[in-house]
Formats: sequence, structure tokens, C-alpha cells
Amino acid sequence: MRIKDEDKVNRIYRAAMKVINLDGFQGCSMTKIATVAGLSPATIYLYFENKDDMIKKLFIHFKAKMGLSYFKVGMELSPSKGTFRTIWLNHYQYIVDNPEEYNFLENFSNCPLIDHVEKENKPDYCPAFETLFEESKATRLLQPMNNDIIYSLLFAPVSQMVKKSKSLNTTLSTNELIQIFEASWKAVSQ
Amino acid sequence: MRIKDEDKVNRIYRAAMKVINLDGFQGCSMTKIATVAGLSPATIYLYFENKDDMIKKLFIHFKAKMGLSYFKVGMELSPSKGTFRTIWLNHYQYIVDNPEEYNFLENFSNCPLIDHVEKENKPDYCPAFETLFEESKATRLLQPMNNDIIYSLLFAPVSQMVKKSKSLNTTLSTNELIQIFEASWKAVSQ
Amino acid sequence: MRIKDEDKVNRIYRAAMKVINLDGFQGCSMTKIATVAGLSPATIYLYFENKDDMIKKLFIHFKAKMGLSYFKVGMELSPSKGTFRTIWLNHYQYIVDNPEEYNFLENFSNCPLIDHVEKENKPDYCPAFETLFEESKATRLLQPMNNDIIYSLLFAPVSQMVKKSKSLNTTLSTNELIQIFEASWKAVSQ
Amino acid sequence: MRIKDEDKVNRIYRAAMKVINLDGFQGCSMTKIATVAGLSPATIYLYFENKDDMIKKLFIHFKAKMGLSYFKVGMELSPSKGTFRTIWLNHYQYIVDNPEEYNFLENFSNCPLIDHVEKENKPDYCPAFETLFEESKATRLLQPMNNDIIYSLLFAPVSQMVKKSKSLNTTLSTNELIQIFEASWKAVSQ
DNA sequence: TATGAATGAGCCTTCATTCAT
DNA sequence: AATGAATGAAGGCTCATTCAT
Repeated sequence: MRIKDEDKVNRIYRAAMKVINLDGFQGCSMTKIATVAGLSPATIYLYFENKDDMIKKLFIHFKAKMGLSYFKVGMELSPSKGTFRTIWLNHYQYIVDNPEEYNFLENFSNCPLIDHVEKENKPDYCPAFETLFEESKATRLLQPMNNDIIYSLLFAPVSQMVKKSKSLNTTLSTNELIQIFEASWKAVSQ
Repeated sequence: MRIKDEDKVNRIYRAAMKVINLDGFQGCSMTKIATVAGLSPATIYLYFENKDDMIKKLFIHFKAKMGLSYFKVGMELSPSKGTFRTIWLNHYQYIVDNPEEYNFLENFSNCPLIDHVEKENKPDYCPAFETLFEESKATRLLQPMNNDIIYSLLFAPVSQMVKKSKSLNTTLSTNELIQIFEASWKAVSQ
Repeated sequence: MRIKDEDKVNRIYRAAMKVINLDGFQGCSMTKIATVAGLSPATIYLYFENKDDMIKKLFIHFKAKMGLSYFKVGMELSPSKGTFRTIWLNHYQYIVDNPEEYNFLENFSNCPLIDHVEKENKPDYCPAFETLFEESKATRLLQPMNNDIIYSLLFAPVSQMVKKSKSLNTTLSTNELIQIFEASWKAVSQ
Repeated sequence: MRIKDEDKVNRIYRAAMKVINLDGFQGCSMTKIATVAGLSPATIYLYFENKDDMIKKLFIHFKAKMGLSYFKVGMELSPSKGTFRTIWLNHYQYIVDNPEEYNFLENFSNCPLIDHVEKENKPDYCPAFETLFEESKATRLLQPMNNDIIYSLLFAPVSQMVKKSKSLNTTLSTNELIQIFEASWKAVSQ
């Protein structure tokens, strides 16, 4: 008998991603995904219960990956502007390097399906963030605000700018990037 | 061809909205929309070329409506923090008052379909914004940054927070709201 | 707009019948039925909720038709051997004339689906039978037995014989037919 | 190829039976059968050519078993009413004791698949019947009728009654059973 | 203009069967 | 001999769209 190829799940993920970003969410059919992955549609059902299950796991998979990309291994995590800049740039880099994944995550966040996925699957990288935010507030580096608010003030603007510039087929210059970070930092720092 | 019954178009828009927010994007079929609008599916095709065309126009329609909600009639538009606060709160109010529309707009912004819609249809409210931003930069109220960047820094955080709090079934307190505005303002003001 | 062709239901019934008798129950697909009926598969769903619904209604339809064939219009229904012989021969004639329908009914009687169909849809011809049986028992024409038992003793043998002879590609001779009726009559008569 | 593990064939038969009676005919898949039998689906194909082949052999298997149940070992087979009553009751007992098997046989008898199976595979128990029938006619115990007709007159009514009473969730009382046998016997006896 | 009937293409999913070990 | 992974074809059903009135 053949051995179950564990990498096949990743091939499916990548194919799904590709199809979603090409044909949009409604144009993403199991057959298309299978074709792109070089599989039979039936094979997908060996690894996932059904389409919903697959999409949910796809979301969790890439959400986790994105979260992890914020923190490089062995990275300094002391509460300082430098630390935040590094994380912030890592986030930016992730969006730029993985536009398809990021687009999918954004796209999926507004989908009814996701609601209980989001709640049931707290990502692993959250604790690191929570700790950093709390310590930074304790040392008066950051303003005493709710963590979600800090997160939004820091990351939402650059995310939106990347999306905007992609839709206009332009790229952010280094200057603009620095501008955005400095402005975002002013928003949250004390 | 769309001359006679301009109201019918609006009935279709409202119905589409309702169906999308009830059954999600994939559950939104032309027949359902027609039923909710009290029409025959065939009738929709008298007013729109096809489903894509209808969705695109729906998007433009509500995008414009959202933009206009920023500026109330007869509103003072001098370059001041107060003016920005008013606009900012209008935006917040719109999101809170029209969660369906806003959700639809967000949902649809990431769709491949919309890409060239966005480029081809500069909304009408832009000139007002452009003028205000330029004047504000001239009077050194705002930092000398690209308008899109200013826009992102001002509005993206609160938008994201509303989405977040909705998904958690909470609401933003007045305090939090003020916090977010003040922080966003710090980001863009000089 | 087109007018709904009420006869279309009958076309579907006939087509379903044909397919079932050709390819068996498991080989009977909606697409095949639609093709034979000269319709699109989608059209069937305008007239029936789903496949189960269609099959159920098919069963009820032909069950009723078979029941009615027992009793010709204006037929004498006095409790006499002659009356029973007429009904019996009508039944035989029905089986021979409509082998497909009868086969379908037999086939379907053993299907799990049918259980609550049978109970919910008491056929219209039953009262006539009940009355005749009761009167016949009262005049001591028939033995005092449960009606279902009388029914089985009278009709089951000939039904089985027709099936048997069809599977052997032979036909019952008039002599054999009389033999079977007389024997069945002996079984139930007093 | 089927030499080594004759028992495995029986496991497959029993599993197929169980699945058919649990999930109906359409719900009976090879994988389910394999699972219930504790085998891999591929293994079934070592013992049978394909699904049709398996079903056919299943039919033949249980048909033979049913036929043999009529005649207990060492049983008296002289042409007498008592002999027939015993056989008749054996038949009844079989139906009641093995409702799944009987249901399967009935269900399958009307299937196009079975047509040539029936013709090609004369069951082994027939000779015993043939002999008994012929001798009984010779001694004027039975009427001079075709054996198939005798068979139908004797067994069809009780079979149908069992089916009927099962679908109504009732059971035949001893009295009713005797009634049916006596009536059936009147039909065939001289 | 407006409609409801009609449809072919396509969707998700399952299944009998084969592959490769 | 035996298996579990893999699959192409097909199943029931829906949908955007067109037809015919």
C-alpha cells in the first residue's frame, strides 16, 4: 500500500491559496483546487472532512504562520521602540512577501464561517504579544490602553496601505515606510 | 433602459445587501435576491448586465454612500482638529449604524472582481477630502505625508477595532473611542 | 413567460419508470431520467423537491392507478364469485399490461423509503375492497378471515406466477390462469 | 485464488447483509462492507470480480440457504399433508428468523441484475421439491398443476402476510398462521 | 417592461475500483 | 495474500442566465 504523503496537505493548502487569489472566494471549487494541486478531487477528502473543514484549517494554518513571522527565532523582546520596530517590519515584510496569504486571511476574516473558528482557536503567538504589551505599559513605553487598541493603532494603517498600494500597482518607498512606522509609533507611545 | 423605474434598482440593491448579510456571500443567489426584492430574476437582468455587474455597482453605490456620510450637509470644513474629529466620528457612526453595508464593503474590497472597479471609479467624495488634506498640510496642522497614508493612519485603526469588537460581541466605550481618536490624531498631526 | 406544462410531471413519471426498469433501482439517476424525459435535470426540481420526493410520488401515483384498475367504472359489486373473478382478472390484466409499473411497485415495496409513505397514504380504492370483503363475509361467501389475509390468498399467487413466468420468458395459458383463480378461490371461499 | 481462506468469503457475505439491511441498498458501499467485515476494500476484489459479481453470489448463497431451511436433515418426505405443513412452517420460520436475509432476497429478486442469475443457477433444493410435488400429484394428494403454480399457491400468501405484518409492526398469531396454512392447503389439495 | 419556466454547466461529494507496497 | 492510499467518473442538486409569453 502507498504511504500517506503528509506533505500532500501542504500541497492542498498552497493550491487552495492560489485558486482563491486567482478566482476569488466564490470561484474556488474543489475540482479547481485539486487540479492545481495535481490531485484528484477525491483525494482532498482523504485529508479533510469537507470544503468547510478544509477552508477552516487553511485559515488556522496561515494565521499561525503569519503570527509566527512577527517573531524571529532568538529575537530580543525587551520593551523598547527597537523591538516594536522590528516586529512591525516583520509584519510588513510578511504582507509583502506573502500577499496571497495575507489577502486570504483578510478576505476570510469577514466571512461568517470564521466567527467560531476565531474564537475556538486562539493562536499560539498571542501570549508573546500580550506579555510584551503589558511590560511596555508597565515601563511607560506605551500608553495605558487596551491591547487590541494598541494592536490596531500599530498595524492597521500599514496593512491598509500595502493593500492600497498593491491595488494601485505601486510600492511603498523606504521613506514612506519609515513615515508610517513613526506615525504609528507616535500614536501608541507615551 | 434604466430610465423608467429608478427605484427598482434601489430595491435590488437593498435586497442584495439583505441576502448577503443573511446568507453570506456564497449563499447569495440571483433568485433569492429577486425574491426578497419582490421581482422575477429575469427583471434584474433588465437593469444589470449580469451578476458581476450588479455586485460591482452595488459596491460603488454603497462606497459612495459611506463616503458621503463623512460630510454632513452644510458642515464646516476649515482645517482644524475639530473638523477632523467630526469627520472621524461620522465615519465611526456610519460603521456602527450600517454594519451590513460596511461589512459588505470590507468583504468585497479584497475580491479580485473589485480591483479594476476601484481604479475606474474614483468616488465623488474624494475632492472634498483632497482639498481638506492639502489645506491642512499647508497650515501645518497635518504632517506632510501622502494623503492615502494620512487616511490610513486616521481611519484604519478605528475600523479594525469596530470589526474586532463586533466579532467579540462587545461595544467600544466612549472613553475608548476618545482614546483611539486622540491616538490617531497624534499619528497624523504635526 | 412560459406556461407550466402540467403533463410534464407525467413525462417525468414515465421516464423514471422506464429508467428504473432498464437499469434497476441503483442505476436510476436524475440525469438519466431527465434525458429520457427530454428535459434538463434542473427541470425535475421545479416539480419535485428532490429525488426521494419524486420517487415517493411516483409510487403513490402508480399505486393508485393499479388500485383503480381493479374496479372498472359502473362495475357490479355484489358479493359473488363472479365479482371476485372480474376483479381478479382485472388485477391480472393490469400486471400483464403494465409490467414495468407493477415491477416498480413490487421493487419499491421492500424499500426502506416506503415505510411511512405506505402508512401516510392510504389509497382511495381501499374502502371499496373493505366493503366488498365485509359483505362477502356476512353472506358467508368468504371465510371469516382478516381482510389482509383474504387479499394475500387471492392475489399473491397469481402475482408471483406472472413474475416467475416473465423471468422465464413464458406466458400463462388461459387454462393455467383459470386453474390459479379456481385454486385461489377455493382458499378463501366458504 | 479463492482456495485458502474460504471463511473470508462468509465474512464478506455477512458484512454485506448487515450493511444492506442497515443502510438500504443504495447506502451499501464496498468500503462500508469492507469495514464491517474488518477487511480492506481491496481484499474483497481478491475473492470477487466486482460488486455485481459479489451481489450475485450473495444472492445465490442466501437463496440456497433459504431453500435448504425448508427441509430439515433426516426429515420424513412422504407425500402427506403433514409433510407439507412441516415444510410450510419451516418456510414461515425461516422468514421470521431471518428477516434480513429474506428481505434481501425479495428486494433483489426484482432487480434487472438477477434475471440471468436466476436462470443460470437452478438451486440445489429444487430436486427434493420436484420429487415431492410429483409424488403428491401421483397419489392425488395435490391437484394436477404445474409445480410453479403449486409453489406459488402454497407459499406466496404467507410470505406476503409476513411482509405486510412486519410493515405494520404486528405479528401473526398462531390462529392466523393456521388459518393461512389451511386455506393455502385447500387451494392446492385435491 | 416584466415575468416565471426552463436550462446546461458546474458544484460538492461519494463510490467502485486500482495502485503500490 | 493483504492493505490503505489514490482516483476518474458519476451522483444529486443549484445557479446564473435565457426563453417565450
